[in-house]
Amino acid sequence: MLQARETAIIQAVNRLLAERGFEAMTVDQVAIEVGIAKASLYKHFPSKEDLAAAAMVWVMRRAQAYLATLPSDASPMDNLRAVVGWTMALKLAGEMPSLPSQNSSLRAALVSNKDYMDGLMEVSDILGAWIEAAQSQGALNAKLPAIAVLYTIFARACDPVLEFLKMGQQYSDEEIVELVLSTCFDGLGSRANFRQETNG
Amino acid sequence: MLQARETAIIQAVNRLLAERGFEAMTVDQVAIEVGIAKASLYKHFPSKEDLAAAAMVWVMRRAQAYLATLPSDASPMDNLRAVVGWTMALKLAGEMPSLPSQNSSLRAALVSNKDYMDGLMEVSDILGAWIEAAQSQGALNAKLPAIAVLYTIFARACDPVLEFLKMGQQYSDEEIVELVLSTCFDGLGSRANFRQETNG
DNA sequence: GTCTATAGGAGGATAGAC
DNA sequence: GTCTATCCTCCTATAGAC
Repeated sequence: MLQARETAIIQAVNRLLAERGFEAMTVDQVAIEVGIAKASLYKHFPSKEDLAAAAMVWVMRRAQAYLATLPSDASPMDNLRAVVGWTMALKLAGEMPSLPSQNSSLRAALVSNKDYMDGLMEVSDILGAWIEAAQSQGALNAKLPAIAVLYTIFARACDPVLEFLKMGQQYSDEEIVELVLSTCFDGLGSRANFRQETNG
Repeated sequence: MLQARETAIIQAVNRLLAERGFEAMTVDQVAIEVGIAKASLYKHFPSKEDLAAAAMVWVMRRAQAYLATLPSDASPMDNLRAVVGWTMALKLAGEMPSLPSQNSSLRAALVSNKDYMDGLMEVSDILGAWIEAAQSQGALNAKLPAIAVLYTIFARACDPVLEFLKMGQQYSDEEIVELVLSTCFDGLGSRANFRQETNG
């Protein structure tokens, strides 16, 4: 029961973080959304920062769980595309908290949160391994530093392009994911002037 | 004199918007940074939203001015690259205000701000024309909707990848711009399997 | 652990003198 | 148009009963 309630709280926080960001989210809104008194929230989480951090940890755990479902015998490149697509779908569904701004009190709370940092490290390690494998296979541009690729992949999870295209109501969520995946991995530039060399 | 003071105010706002975002920026901080009393600020701008909107209009005007300096006989693709590089440099210099979140009061203020919307429309028209020209020339992927390309270009101006790479202190600002420009236009994927066809 | 009620403080905005 | 001083609302957090 306690577990279920905390899950409900975290999901409400998650939604509000995605919609309004940490600074604009108020604890009152969370309490109303969950349907309990604000004081009760503080029995579960000692501060607004901890509340938000718990939501970020929750998302991180979901990401770890998703990574675990990806076939280890698939090509690293396919797995990377799958992960990026998954995070985009999460963002389009309004379940991806937006990044805290540079000087936010939430950032300080996150870097001193062991669960969050551990999750971040594990996800980074897995993605980093895939990136280097994909680069050595020639599927990813080997001239890009792996760290830049990693950051780019993380950044796509909060790309405002998704939100803009969704607002236009011209494309379905699936089409939006496809479009942004394409610009992410293939770039805006044309490959019309390039001809694929067959590998056989 | 009044003009100079308002410019100073706007630049302070700009910096704080870039560093902390609209919600976390306080009018007190602006006043301290400019070196005047808070009440004096309100003689120049009627509200925090107007203050921020003025800063956004300022950036938009700088963008328009920059666009005007680009040679009209250059290739559309070169101009697009130049614009994206310019916005990235602005962001790295801490002079690019971060996007207001979906439900921010700043968004409402912006959409009802004629100066801002006019500037946005003009910039969009110029970029849109270049995009379509570059697509018909085969320099930009013609399969991407022009609107998606436009949004992507706007979004690169607030890409957190820039900030992440800067924090790592491993690359110079110029190198960071080059890296992200490359991922933006060429994608993360390798073009090693592609061979450029000569056009002659 | 849930509630009502409230403390405490930050921050947007204004009053009014100069 | 600049200042000091103040208002007032909103928000985080807590007190204390049940």
